[in-house]
Amino acid sequence: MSRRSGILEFAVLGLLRESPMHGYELRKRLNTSLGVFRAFSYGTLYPCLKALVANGWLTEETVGSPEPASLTNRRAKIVYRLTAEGKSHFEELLAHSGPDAWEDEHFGVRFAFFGQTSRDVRMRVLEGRRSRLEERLEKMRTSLARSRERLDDYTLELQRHGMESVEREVRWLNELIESERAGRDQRAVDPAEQHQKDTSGDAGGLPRRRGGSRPDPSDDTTT
Amino acid sequence: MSRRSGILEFAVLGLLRESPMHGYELRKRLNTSLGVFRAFSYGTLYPCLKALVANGWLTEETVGSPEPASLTNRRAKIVYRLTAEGKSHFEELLAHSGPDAWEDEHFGVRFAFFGQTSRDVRMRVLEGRRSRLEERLEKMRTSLARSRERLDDYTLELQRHGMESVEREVRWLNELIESERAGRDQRAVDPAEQHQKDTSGDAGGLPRRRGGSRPDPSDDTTT
DNA sequence: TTCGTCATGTAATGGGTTACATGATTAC
DNA sequence: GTAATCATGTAACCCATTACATGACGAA
Repeated sequence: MSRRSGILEFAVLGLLRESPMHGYELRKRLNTSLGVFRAFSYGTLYPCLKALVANGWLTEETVGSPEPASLTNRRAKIVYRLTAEGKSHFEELLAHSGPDAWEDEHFGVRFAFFGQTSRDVRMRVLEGRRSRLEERLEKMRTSLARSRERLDDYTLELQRHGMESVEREVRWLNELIESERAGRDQRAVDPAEQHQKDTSGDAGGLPRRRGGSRPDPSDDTTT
Repeated sequence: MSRRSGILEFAVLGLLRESPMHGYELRKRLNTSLGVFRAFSYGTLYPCLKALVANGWLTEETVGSPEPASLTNRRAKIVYRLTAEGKSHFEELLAHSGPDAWEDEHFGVRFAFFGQTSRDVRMRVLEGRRSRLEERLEKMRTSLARSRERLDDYTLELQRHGMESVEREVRWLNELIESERAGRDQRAVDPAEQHQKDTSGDAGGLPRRRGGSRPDPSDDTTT
């Protein structure tokens, strides 16, 4: 019961699949790595974690307080770990490519886990998103044509900018789809097995354009 | 009591300032003219209208059923009209340029009513939005630099695209701010007085670039 | 000693959607 | 006659935020 919106659940399972974590850290990852799109508060995250545990998808393991030999113990951390059922549940979710997968709220998170998604699902999601945007564009165009005369310059400009944004995303999707087609390897990577960065196997078809930004040696791998 | 989120309220008042309307039509305008950003359902709109009437900002006038000479009467329409208090309330809202005015949810609607906003407020809102986006960009850059190594290509690509979108909006704002600066006329237009389209007075400073799209003579002023 | 960050949680509240109920009118 | 669109409304629910409560640790 209480299907906590899917998107948080999905992201949590996905992040925990990479490695066990406690809530606080999880939230930071949610709002940086995946972020940009959505920021969840503790009031949302913690109850969700409890629910996932209740579903048998996570186990919680208290770390810190039980040991009396504690010098470096802050308040007891609760480390969440994905169970086998949790993992297979996440894989089911990953495999779904239904219409909701390419809606605004879901698409971002789905994309963020494309590294663990099979290529055909990736393709369906990308193409679904694209046609979704294209029909939206169509609507915008007709409604604009119909009301152009009675709209003032600012409203028009807003509309124009909005359309341009959508067009831009379509172009982005086109590029992605094309480079997916170019790639041959449809394997989905299990991040738990992928201990060090796999530079050899090209699992997808990303153009890898990575711009400037010097490699910055400041290492804060804060636990 | 029950400040129904501001944004809907604001948009409703703003649209009704242009001309009286009934709920159904109002909603369509909300989701096309202003749309792109947000779509409200009847379950939100109708209760909001009732609340605005209760506040004395609107009057409701039933049209259709009372007349027995009804040939063209659908179900009784309820036409909402802005009261004097409603109008001055809306003008107060228009004049506010606090921090929330340039947050994601609000900015779009605020911009949509820039035609009725004084130039100094327009400037503050645009500049506020720009610096908001710039600080967001800053965060994204640092968090990206910090985690670049452990992120896979798709996550990286998502991040890159996200940043590019924000950068693009900043450039857009730059253009807008510049053309606002170039404009001299800071008058805010009262749409009720502006019966036919004012092509002479340049109330703002928009680059008026309007692209192609043939003038399409299909007139469906459905009312 | 006070501030910032780490760390976990809950209750109240808010803002909105979905699904439903109702019914007239128009276009095919 | 039946589907689509016009037109208004409500109750149940959902998702998430806010504000609060609690408390330890490190650094200034």
